[in-house]
Amino acid sequence: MMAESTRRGVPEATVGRLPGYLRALTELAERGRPSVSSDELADLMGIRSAQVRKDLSSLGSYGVRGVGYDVARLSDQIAAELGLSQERPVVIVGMGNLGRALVAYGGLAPRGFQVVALVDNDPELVGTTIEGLAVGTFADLDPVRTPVAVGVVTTPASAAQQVADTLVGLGVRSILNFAPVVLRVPEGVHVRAVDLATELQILAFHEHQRLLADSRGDEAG
Amino acid sequence: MMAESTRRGVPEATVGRLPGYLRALTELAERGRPSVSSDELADLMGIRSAQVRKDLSSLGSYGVRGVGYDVARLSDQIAAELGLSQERPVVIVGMGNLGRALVAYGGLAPRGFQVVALVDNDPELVGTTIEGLAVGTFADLDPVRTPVAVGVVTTPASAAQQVADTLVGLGVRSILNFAPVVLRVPEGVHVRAVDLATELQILAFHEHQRLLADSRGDEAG
DNA sequence: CTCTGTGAATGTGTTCACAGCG
DNA sequence: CGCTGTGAACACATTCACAGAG
Repeated sequence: MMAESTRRGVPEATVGRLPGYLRALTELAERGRPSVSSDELADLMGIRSAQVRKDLSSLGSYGVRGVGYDVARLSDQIAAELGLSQERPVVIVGMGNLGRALVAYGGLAPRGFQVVALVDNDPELVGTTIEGLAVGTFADLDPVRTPVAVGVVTTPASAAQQVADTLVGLGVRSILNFAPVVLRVPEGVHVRAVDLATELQILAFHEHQRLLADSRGDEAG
Repeated sequence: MMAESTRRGVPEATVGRLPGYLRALTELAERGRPSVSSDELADLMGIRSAQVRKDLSSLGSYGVRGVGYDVARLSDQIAAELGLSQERPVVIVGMGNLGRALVAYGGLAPRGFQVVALVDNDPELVGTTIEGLAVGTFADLDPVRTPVAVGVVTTPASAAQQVADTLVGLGVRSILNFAPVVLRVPEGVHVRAVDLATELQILAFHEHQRLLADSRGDEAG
């Protein structure tokens, strides 16, 4: 039956899939599905069922043998693991096109993230309003009055490190970085990087390999 | 000295870092640095030097012992490996905020990607111009006249699968998906997914863990 | 008889540590 | 010497395959 013992240490690879499970489970719940098998979840996620079972068992979750997982229960369990019970205040720094797109993106609020501040250093932008939120400077951000859990960096690369330093100074320990630079942060601060050009280049690599393989096949065949 | 033999099979994890190396090397080249050591590259990338050496040796690249890697040579080598010698035509589907932000993003052209078409199904948008490019429908896309290497999906989740199917039908074999769904594509088509909410949830997980650790530390201490 | 949970096997990635080139 | 290149050790992740719960 397994006790409270196994409970610590969800593998990082599993953590990376938890949001995906949550998404799938939310959809299933909306369709009124009471339970789901590892096979079906695997199919929805594009992975194998053994992976699903390993992942979920690492949460200490209980499925029911012969039946599957209770959709609502598993949803709650994953949400709890991700710490989504509390609202997480987000500040977005850099109100260019991307920053504005993220503010307008509707997917945050329903997942427990609330954009509480917009920051830019362009005097033309400061004081304007985007999607009902005023754009300010860092000086307007009082860490006590406006606690921030996550900082999103959408500035040009040249400004990103300084912005990260400021965020860290404000007590932010999670940063999502869209600028194409490696941010240096103190131990204990988490950074995740998202970079369009990187992603495209990885895709380009695989295209290129296919081309090489094809042309070699032509010659051989 | 090693011949043309080792040349095949760059590990996927290494591929994921190649764009980063390229970025670092480009900066070094701009500063006029002729060569660089694995230690310094590692520092720029936020990884360990052994990793750098393993990665670069898997390309069959030659460093010079006692000196380091020739910046220009290594740059060329990585660019070649990524297949960046040829321009890759990109189509962006979904001209919402994110789609527009990507069109306006300046980081593509200098890295060998050219946005050749913008697609949306909103009649209000079709015919308008964004950053000098006309917005059309899929019907306007002739795969012969406008070959497309990479499709970028920035539509709502509900439309993404259908868009992916259409892209695949047009011969696209690389898709960058910003919609929060798992795309089903035939064997041989590569999909990379970027999802803001997923990234934030992963950050939230680590925040949550720290909190648990802290409170457990408090009780214990 | 179905589907979970999990040890064991395999595969992949990272790090160590050092031989050996320049 | 200083630095690369790489086997060997280790760590992590995935997959297999099956015992056993319901």
